[in-house]
Amino acid sequence: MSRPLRADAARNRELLLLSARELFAKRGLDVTLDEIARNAGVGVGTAYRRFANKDALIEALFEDQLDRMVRLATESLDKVGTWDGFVEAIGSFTAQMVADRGLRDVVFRNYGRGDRIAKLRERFVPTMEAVVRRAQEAGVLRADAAPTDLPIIEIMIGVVDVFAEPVRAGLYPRYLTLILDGLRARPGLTPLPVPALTNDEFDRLTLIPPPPGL
Amino acid sequence: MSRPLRADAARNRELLLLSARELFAKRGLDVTLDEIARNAGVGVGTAYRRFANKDALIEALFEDQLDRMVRLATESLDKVGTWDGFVEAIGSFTAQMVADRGLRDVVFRNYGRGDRIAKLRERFVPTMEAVVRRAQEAGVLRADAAPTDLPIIEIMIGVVDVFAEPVRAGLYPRYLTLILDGLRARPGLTPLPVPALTNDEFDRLTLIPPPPGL
DNA sequence: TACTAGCGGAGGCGGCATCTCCGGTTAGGG
DNA sequence: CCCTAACCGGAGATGCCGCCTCCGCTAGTA
Repeated sequence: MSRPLRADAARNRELLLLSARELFAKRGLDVTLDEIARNAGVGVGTAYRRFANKDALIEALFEDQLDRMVRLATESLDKVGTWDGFVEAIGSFTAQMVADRGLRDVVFRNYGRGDRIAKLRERFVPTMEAVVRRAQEAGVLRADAAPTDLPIIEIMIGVVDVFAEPVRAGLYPRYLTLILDGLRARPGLTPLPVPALTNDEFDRLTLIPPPPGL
Repeated sequence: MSRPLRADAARNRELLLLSARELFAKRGLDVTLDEIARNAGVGVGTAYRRFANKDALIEALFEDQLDRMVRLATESLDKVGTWDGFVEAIGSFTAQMVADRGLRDVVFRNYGRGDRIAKLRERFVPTMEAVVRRAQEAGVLRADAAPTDLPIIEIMIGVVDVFAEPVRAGLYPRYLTLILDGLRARPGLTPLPVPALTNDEFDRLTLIPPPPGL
């Protein structure tokens, strides 16, 4: 469609993407384009010449990242029939989410006019449902757990990680373990008192403006 | 020290406190003084004449609220020897926290130059420790749970509540139940993989500037 | 009535993120 | 090697937002 970029321009574009990936991962989507540019060693002007705005950069950056997550989730499907397998699947998924704050922002905070998120959800939903169904059929996951519990758990864990990080990186597995212990099928569990969010409710949550301070 | 306020001034002061309590509870500490004033039906000027700045208002407002929380926690001490008692204690404490977003902000986000928070923590810490110790001695709480797990759990639950609120108020008990099921002493638990925060670490967390997006 | 505490709210101030603009530089085709 | 279009840097325009002040007017109170 358009002529190829001059060599230096192409290089700068890569530098910007690299820098953005790094900063988004570390600090979430609200880092400044200015800062991304500075970190990349280029001027702000260059940043805005390559990417119309921050959203364009985000889109370019997270398209494949999301792919990876969905694939990861899908591949884990065949191990969730045992408790250890389920734990491992949730664990490695969570590890990805925790490692990239930008990714969490893309998934859980309203981003883009909902289009991208909607498409993403379309692909995540069946996988979450399958994971929960299989683990329940195998009798390892408590029967009253629901698919939307999984993203909610990711949110809780993400917050713990962000909160604790300044004084102690890597605290989150403690709480993930705690929650997984509560998720395991066993006698004597307290029935979960209120129904989980429906897919539709969860969808709406990702679309509406996030209440300040997610 | 100073002359008593004129009648209308005193009334406005009350209106402001009332308004602030309402808005802080509903939306957290970052509501504007301007908004509080408007909601109270007074001018901004009046607000700033009564309270030197937002912090002064917050201090005036939360001093007793914090007292109530500490008292609530202390009173619950004698029921935590049974599982149902423990659940009830945590449940009612959590209900208070969830009902007031401002309270959570005061407790968990760096507020005031640390002075007030430090004093607060001083009073909370022994109670948390006693709750955990007693419940563990009674054999109802898993042995590897720690006092600082309690505030972390409050944080997780708080986030779920804030996140879900726009489409479904009152979702949080589902996840509180889940976590409590993981907290209960029973055979076959997975040992918690990393140590809990120490009191000191937790203290530091409440003092340092919160990473954007707690 | 008179005196002053108190009132409302427009707007000044400072900070912050997004994005633009333009004078200077450089890649790379001829 | 040279020339020009493509590209660069980054100062600063723009817009927004929250905190707080100031001042002309109102109304308690002695």
